[in-house]
Amino acid sequence: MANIKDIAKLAGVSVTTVSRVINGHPYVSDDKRAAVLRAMKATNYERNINAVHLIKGKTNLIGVMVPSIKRPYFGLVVEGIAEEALKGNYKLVLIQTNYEEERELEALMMLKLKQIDALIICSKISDWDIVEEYAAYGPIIAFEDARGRNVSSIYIDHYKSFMEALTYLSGKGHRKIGYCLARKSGTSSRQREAAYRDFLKRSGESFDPDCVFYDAIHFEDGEWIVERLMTSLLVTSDQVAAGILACCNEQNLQVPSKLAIVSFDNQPIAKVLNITTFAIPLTEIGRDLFRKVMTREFGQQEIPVKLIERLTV
Amino acid sequence: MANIKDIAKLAGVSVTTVSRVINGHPYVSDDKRAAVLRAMKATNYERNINAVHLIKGKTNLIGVMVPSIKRPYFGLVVEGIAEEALKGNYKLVLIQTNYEEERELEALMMLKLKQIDALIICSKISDWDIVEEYAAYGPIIAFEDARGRNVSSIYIDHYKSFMEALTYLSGKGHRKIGYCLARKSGTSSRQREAAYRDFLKRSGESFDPDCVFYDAIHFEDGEWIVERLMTSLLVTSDQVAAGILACCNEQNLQVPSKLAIVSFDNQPIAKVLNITTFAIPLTEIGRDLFRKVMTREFGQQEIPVKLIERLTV
DNA sequence: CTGTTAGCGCTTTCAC
DNA sequence: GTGAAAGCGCTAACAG
Repeated sequence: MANIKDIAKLAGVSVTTVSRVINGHPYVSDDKRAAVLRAMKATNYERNINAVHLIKGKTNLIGVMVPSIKRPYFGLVVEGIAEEALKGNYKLVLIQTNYEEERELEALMMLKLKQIDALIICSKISDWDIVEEYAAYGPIIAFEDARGRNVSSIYIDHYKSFMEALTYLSGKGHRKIGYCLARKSGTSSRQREAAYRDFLKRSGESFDPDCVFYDAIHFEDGEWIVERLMTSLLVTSDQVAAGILACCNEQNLQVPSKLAIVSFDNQPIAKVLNITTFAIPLTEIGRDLFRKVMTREFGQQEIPVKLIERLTV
Repeated sequence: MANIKDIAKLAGVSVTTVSRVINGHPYVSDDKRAAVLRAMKATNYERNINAVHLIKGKTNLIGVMVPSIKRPYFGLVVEGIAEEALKGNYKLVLIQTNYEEERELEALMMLKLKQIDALIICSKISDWDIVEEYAAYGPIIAFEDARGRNVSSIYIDHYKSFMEALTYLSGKGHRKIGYCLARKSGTSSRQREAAYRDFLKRSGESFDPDCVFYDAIHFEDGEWIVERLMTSLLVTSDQVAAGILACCNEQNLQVPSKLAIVSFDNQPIAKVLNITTFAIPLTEIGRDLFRKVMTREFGQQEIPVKLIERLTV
């Protein structure tokens, strides 16, 4: 494969001149430019991008840390990131972590090694201390509440949203409210649990561990959740809510009279199934994440969540 | 940021020696190795991966061309690719094409520029001629029928599968069979249409354009499909089938007596909703794609599709 | 306008 | 065991 020197020789000019025409610099005479272009065409020349990366110290690659790409939730976020990346001529490096710290560290490491120019954390398990440490090596942004931390973020105040949902449900006369979380640990789960406990305390009720459902992630998880009878359910994903609804249909369990459901995200499936849900503009957030991490400005930005009342409450 | 020269100086050795300890080569005395390690620790040294890429001519990055990552179908395939990539210490570069030729060309270009070591095409719109041209620059594999082409592939014979589904449906006594496709063009759509027309011809019926539904991709697309009354439906995605089913429930349209549904993929949602579907092991295919492209061996491999009989026929 | 030249940071012969 | 030195392919002062 021809390199810049070959082209220079073939065109009878210096490598500088070749470099200039490659990069569209001015001050190259038309005939030399033509000669270079001809030589490039003749040899099917393509410049070695890795050499460019080396000398420039950047790669036009943005890392995206994501637990599992098959979850529609993250699919929507990454979709937004990808849309925006396209415009800026950036490519995405997908790091699927499965919430393993070791994988997350790899993503952070890529930033340190300058293999990626910036890192977008869609969700993580590692401690903020670690993320902060790596933030020294390049821009990092997280889609997770990083208030009080030295890391930029676009976040949802899950305490506030959960409290709002709980209040809404109870205002509609529902008691024995159960809730589903995708996982036990993590910032958002902690915030939600706190909201739930505070809500209970306020209304003088005691906490019942049977009301909490962990690892509720996919549509199919609706199945085992319905088994445990609640009168209302707070679900952190429309996918799961849809699965629950499907099972209710099967079992002729009336919604919302026997079981009320509120969920989060407002994914398309929630619209079709008329699920009452809190809208979270995931794809738009993806776009924002990309734009914001590229500016390299530090900052925390809260995304408000908006109740969409439909037929499940 | 310290480089290899700094480490060499600090440790009082040559860069060669430093390089040796970095890469775990033998023939380095214990004390020198210790000195180097100490210097690396002291300076928080990390080698510049781009320099390595330049000299080695490879990047440990694998390109993944995908139309839209938010579609669960592709999410599942990419999940499999990511799992396997992890084991081989490869990272994925996601190129979301939205079926635009220009984007697809960019992905192909990355291979030519050696920014990625190999390319996995999950689905494409570009002509095979173009793909074949770029196959000269590095390993390419496609999850699309490439028989007769100079590109490796793992594929599903959509003609065969569609014919099987049609035969099954008609064997169950269904007439006026409609079918949904994700898009109008593309190898698989062409194969399916051909099967449908051949099937019609064989049973002496004529083709009715009203029986074809294009752009049926997401759950929510089920809505407008139900509007046009069929007695049975061949759906190329469980997501859409689920959406159709949801609308049938809403409208009290009995399935399968009033409308029979067969779909493809056997995604988890199909199991929960008891949808009769043809199983396609998407995640496993993802893993295979990765493994196969890494071997660099040319070959076409058909993935058989298996009918899972449930309650929608 | 054009070319010379000094790197970017690392790997790898090759000779000692 | 060790190190000098020659690149990998490209960019960007700098000098003309």
